Amino acid sequence: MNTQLEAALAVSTVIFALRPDPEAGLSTLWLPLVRRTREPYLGQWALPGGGLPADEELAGAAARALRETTGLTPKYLEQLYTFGDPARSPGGRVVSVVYWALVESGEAALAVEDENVRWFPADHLPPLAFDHNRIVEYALWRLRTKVEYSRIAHAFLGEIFTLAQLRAVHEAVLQKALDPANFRRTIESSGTVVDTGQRVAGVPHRPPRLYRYNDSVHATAPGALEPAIG
Amino acid sequence: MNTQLEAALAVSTVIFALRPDPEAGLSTLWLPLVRRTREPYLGQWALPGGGLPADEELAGAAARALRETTGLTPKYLEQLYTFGDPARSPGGRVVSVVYWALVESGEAALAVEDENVRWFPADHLPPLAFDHNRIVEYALWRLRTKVEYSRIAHAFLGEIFTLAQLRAVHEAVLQKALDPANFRRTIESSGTVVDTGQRVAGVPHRPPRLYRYNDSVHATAPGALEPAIG
DNA sequence: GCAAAAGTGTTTAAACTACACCCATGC
DNA sequence: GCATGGGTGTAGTTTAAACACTTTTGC
Repeated sequence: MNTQLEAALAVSTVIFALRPDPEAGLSTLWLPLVRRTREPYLGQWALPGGGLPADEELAGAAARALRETTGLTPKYLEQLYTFGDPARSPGGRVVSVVYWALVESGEAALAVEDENVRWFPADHLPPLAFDHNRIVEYALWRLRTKVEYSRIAHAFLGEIFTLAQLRAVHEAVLQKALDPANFRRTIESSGTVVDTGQRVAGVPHRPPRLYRYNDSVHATAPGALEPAIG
Repeated sequence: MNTQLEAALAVSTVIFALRPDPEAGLSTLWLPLVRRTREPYLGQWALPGGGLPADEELAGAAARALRETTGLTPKYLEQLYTFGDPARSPGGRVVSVVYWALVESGEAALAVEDENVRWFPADHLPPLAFDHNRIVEYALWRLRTKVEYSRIAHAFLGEIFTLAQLRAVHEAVLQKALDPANFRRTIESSGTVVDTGQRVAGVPHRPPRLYRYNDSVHATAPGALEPAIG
């Protein structure tokens, strides 16, 4: 074994899902963490991830980390940032390419959870290994910023959804109430959703329309650089 | 020497400066490229960069690449994206953490230029090594997007400047004319500049005020994550 | 005075916000 | 009928764009 001059390369993923919060009445953001099984930070919670296999895409490694820890498939996946401070890992330098992902809420309820994988409320995390608290904070900022001008909120929902459900996603992410009337107009004029013609039946009030995501609207970075999924 | 299973790690920098274009009357965006001195892509132009020294910060390596190729110091430096497609480098996998930088226009005129370092107009590049054309395209998109909502245009100017100079920067980057009256109001109300009380003398018209950059206004990502400089 | 750019004022349209009010269903 | 959330209408406010007009300098 030769001395390691170069930094090791790792890929990690910040995975967000909406879950009903036992404290608050509404849904809030949760994320799965894995327990470290070796030093440094043995026993502490950390972001899912690992080394980069020789022939795997960065985004592929991020999606795999997600699948292997939670059993879920991301509906949205985008590169967040690359962290490379020489002192961020006590055991030797590690450069981490970090992705962030959104998974569907319904599916997230089925996620694997055991001794070494647990979900935590994103805004109340324990002290994590490495600089992972800071990474999650940055991912949260990106998510909240992007929800306001992008259409990523759909990633938390299924194929079809009501505008009330979409609004609930925005409200949970942004942690503030939104005017239903204005929200409807904003979304409808953005052209990001399409009326399916279907309605929800059996509700004790006027049956809401069901909408579908409109994938023909894009307007992001050139060359389809971002996102990897979504 | 053992077989290389892991990907090699590199840091590259897209460096922007404004230079008067001989074709057009106005200034346009230029960037320095270096000639490859070995395979693959021997002799072709590429982004400045190199491997990551064991104890150097990512942003530090990016700034060093800039200094070593151009002799300049960046006034703005921010991480762009990490490119890691397994097939992007013919000679073996390379994961590149790419930064983008802005240098002051006045200083950029003094930049080193020789057989192996040359400046090119950012919108008319020759075919570059690796996926560097795509990287520059993405960097240009980020620059143009960010100029509209951020205050990075100052990085192209000196300590003090007139609003006409600042407007010229915006116009050169965005490639469109801006209304002087509305530009003034937008900038003044944003609080990003401060009147120095000084004026430019000797001009054959009403002497313009000189402004200074206001560093007390920030409002970006949490934890001072971005930018590294600026 | 004239040319030229600095700087101010005004008008219009578009976008956002708040909130009143009607609609359609289950019970 | 009543409660509840779906959905529409509208007035007030803010923001942005277009452009006329005044100011201050050198020559």
